[in-house]
This record gives sequence, structure tokens and C-alpha cells, in this order.
Amino acid sequence: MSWTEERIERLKSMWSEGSTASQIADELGGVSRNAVIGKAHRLGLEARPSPVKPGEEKETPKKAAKAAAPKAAKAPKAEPPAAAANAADVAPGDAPDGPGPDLPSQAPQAQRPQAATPDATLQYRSVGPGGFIRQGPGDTQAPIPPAPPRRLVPAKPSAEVADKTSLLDLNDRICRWPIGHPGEPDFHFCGQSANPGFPYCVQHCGVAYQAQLPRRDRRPPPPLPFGGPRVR
DNA sequence: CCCTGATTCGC
DNA sequence: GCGAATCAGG
Repeated sequence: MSWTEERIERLKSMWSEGSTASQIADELGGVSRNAVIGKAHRLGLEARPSPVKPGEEKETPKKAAKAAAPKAAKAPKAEPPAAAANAADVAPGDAPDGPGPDLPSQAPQAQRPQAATPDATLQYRSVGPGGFIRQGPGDTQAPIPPAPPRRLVPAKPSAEVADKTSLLDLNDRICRWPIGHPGEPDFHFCGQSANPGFPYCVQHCGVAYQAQLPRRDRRPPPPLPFGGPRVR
């Protein structure tokens, strides 16, 4: 699998949105987590908040011997003064409290002006029994919550999904092969009788499971499990 | 153990 | 340039 324009683009956006290297690797398919990290660094995407603590450094004998030279080049990284200044600029009211560092939107990483992906920061919040409302990061004023309905009734499934196998229909006897993309109106599952002992029907087992060949001889590009790349 | 990202280095 | 192996922290 090679780094095509599309795949690099996907990597860039997901990386800057805060997806983990593993998630990116899964999504792209055909590459390892390490490959993603390696590529990201080669692209210069570097330096986003990682679980690694930048604070201190121990000197184990092994490391001292091995990394004596490289350490110099590694040094310029986190800049506590700048970070502190940024934190001071933030108004007391909008401190990033709720979400953890995993969430893409308002993590302290936002200081790096990335050209792409200014979106994907919509927030959904519950307004109580009335349901949910959507709020973008640019919305300064709190949206007016809709008047709560008298009672809550189950939403009717859309016509597209009415006959199809939904998430709730899944069990261990029917094929769980996804058709379409999650979030799209007609996303559903295969629903055929599953091959006993497998999560898929016989046909989809044929797609999902393939004989393991020696690395060099692996021919077919791995089947894309969700019906192929999303086209927009 | 699991996970994370960072780095190295043979290819 | 690529990515497995390895390192290091959570």
C-alpha cells in the first residue's frame, strides 16, 4: 500500500483532528500504526499533545549510552513559557473543562494554525427531555432550547432503513457485514444467515477471511470493509 | 498487560 | 521514503 495523494490528505486531516495513529491506520487500511506515525513525522505534522510527559528525563545507563548525541537535536520541543502565556490569554469563562485531551475540538493543540480542517467541531448537547441541539464553535450565544415536547416517542426509522438490518437487529446468527457508511441514512448490515461460528454470512466470510501468505507474496489490496472509500 | 507517540535504522 | 523494531510514558 502506498501513500497516494488521497491517503496523505486523509492522514493529515485525521492527524490534525486528533485521531490517534492507530485509528488513522485502521481507517486508511493496509498500514500500521508505526507507518502512520513515521509518515506523519516525515510530513512535518509533528508535535501534537501526546501522552508522553515532556517534563523530566531519566538517565538510564542504556539510554545515556545510546542517545547521547541525538538528545541535542531532540531538545527543542515543548515551550512552557509560550504555553503559559497562551493559557493566560484565555478568558476565565471559556476554560476547556469538559472534554478530555482525546477530543479534537478545543484541546490546547489548537495553537498550531493548520491550513485544512477548520470544521468538525460541532457540539451536540442535551437540552433535557426535549432532545439535543447542535452548536458550532463560532456560536457565541447559547442556542435557544426548543420547547420540550409533551412526551417522548420513539423516532420512526427512515424509509431507507425500514426494511434493512439495523444495529439493533444484530445477533450472533445473522451477518454483521456493514453495507454503506455509518451515519449515512441507508447504512445497514447484510442480515443474511451468518456462517455458524463467524460473524458474517458465507459470502462475506469469503471477503473477510483470506489465507495468510508470506509478506512479499500478498497480492490483493486488502478488501475495504465498508464498501470502499467515501466519495464526495 | 493495554495503550500512546517518538526515534532509529536497515531496506 | 518507508516502516518494523524499539523506546518511553500513561
